[in-house]
Amino acid sequence: MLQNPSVRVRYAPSPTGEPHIGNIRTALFNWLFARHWRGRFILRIEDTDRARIAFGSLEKIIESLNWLGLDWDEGATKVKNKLKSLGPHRPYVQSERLEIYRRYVEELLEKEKAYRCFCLPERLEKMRKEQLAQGRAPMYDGRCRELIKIKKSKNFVIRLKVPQKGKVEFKDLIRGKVEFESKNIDDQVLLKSDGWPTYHLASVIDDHLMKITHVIRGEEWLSSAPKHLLLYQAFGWQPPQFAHLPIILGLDRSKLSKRHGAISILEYKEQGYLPEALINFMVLLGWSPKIDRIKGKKEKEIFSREELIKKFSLDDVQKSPAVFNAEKLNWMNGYYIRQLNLEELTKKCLPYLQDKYFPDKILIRSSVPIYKYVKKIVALEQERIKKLSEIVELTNFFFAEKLNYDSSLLKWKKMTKEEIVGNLNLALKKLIGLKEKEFKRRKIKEILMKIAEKTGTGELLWPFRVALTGRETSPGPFEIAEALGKERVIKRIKEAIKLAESDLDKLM
RNA sequence: GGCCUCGUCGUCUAGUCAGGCCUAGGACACAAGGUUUUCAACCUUGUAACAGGGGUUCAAAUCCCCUCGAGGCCGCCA
Repeated sequence: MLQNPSVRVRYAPSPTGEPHIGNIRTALFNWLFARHWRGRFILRIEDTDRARIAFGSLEKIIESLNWLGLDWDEGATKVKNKLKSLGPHRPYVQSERLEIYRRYVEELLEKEKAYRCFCLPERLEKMRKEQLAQGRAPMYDGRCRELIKIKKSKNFVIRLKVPQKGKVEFKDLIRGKVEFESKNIDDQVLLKSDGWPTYHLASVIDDHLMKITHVIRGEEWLSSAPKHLLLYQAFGWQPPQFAHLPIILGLDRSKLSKRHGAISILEYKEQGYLPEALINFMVLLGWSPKIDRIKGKKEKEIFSREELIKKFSLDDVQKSPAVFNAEKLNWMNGYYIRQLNLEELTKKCLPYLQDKYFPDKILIRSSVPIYKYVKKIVALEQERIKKLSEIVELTNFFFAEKLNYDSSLLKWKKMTKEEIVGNLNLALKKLIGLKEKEFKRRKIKEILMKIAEKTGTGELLWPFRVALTGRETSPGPFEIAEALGKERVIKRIKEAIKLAESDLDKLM
């Protein structure tokens, strides 16, 4: 594999909520890029907007990354108690680096690349409205640009002095050459009146100090990129390479966001999506591997983590935005579930089952007898579930003491009540004669199929299966019978017979 | 409204940079058939797209121009 240890990338979320597909996909691409080149992946928390910080979201970010296995390689050396639990490398946190940003903004002031602006928010707001009304892009008018006397007021912001002529152009790794005219670039606020830096200032300084080589981020940042380039110029720094990822759209075709129904990554976790499936699905949103395609031949879309690392390249990233549609994710998750070995799947399903069916009992472990029962049940549903959480609903008949279903369900096609009762009785008589040890799917099948030669297959198996499950759809009856065990099977058949007999009208 | 970006099946995409191998390939979804007591899984088949219009060329999904459409940004948010 190619190596380039100098590659350094970062994921820089702000702790304003729980990460969703839109955010975390950026982390994934950065991570894959770093791992592909054997470079470094850095996590940096951008918490410079104190008003928008959401309690607990830092932990949610960490939990999401951990769950997906997107590990980062370095972090701040100073460890504060409250963050000790966050893993081997505590992320960099911007709120701890304020002194750094202030120092650099002084430098900008001295170099006259930035200036203090004393304009009041009210004036700016009014100006924006007027500009908009005139059909112009709202921009700062530069009133404080050349102030000679500095006002005494402490209430000011520091703005970037954007050159009035010329243009800013750069080569985006995904989009190619992109250019902006300086006159269209606003004098961006760098330091807010509360003394905190804006994203633009803090991220440029941090990217420089952290020696970030590739800034891989969402397309929503594309129009800010020239401001960042200008900042690098002002400082006299070498800018990193930029790669602006296509944005992910919701079903309404607007940027995926919490407001537009984006689901938190941790929500996917709870619903029982497997991290590998989610990663596989996400990576295909905006990227597809370069492979030798053979016409008409089916193409593989399932990739292991290692394959992704090996194949990932920014060259193969799509330019156009992708609509997020969960259908394929569901299929993929089902596929990954089917590939799991039974032991793994059982362990993953256990918490869901435990929660619903054994809330009071002690934890079910592989040493407990009931674990064997659960394992048998899980085996029967493996190819049917798309998410782990579905295991609960699908298996309730295994845990129910008494089934509750309508007698008409026992009827296969045009069977009469007598036939149903008769056929179930035939099955009952034969099965009752089986020893506990013989109560295996093969033996049960052998016996029932023999009966079915006379009764008809559907006429026997349908009522039999309904008797055991109370459901219209389920796994095969022989496996179910084995899993339930003789005692329960006999009891349920008897109950079904009773139900059919007691029924006066429905079965006529 | 201004600036920027993007436009291939319903959705994710291959093909576009280096025009012909494209009667445009694959995946999901959908439909039909097979298997089957039901559901699922699996197998086979099918429906379905180069936004539109002009160029350039022997030849255009691919290059150029225009139109249309979609998205992003336009905060002392990130």
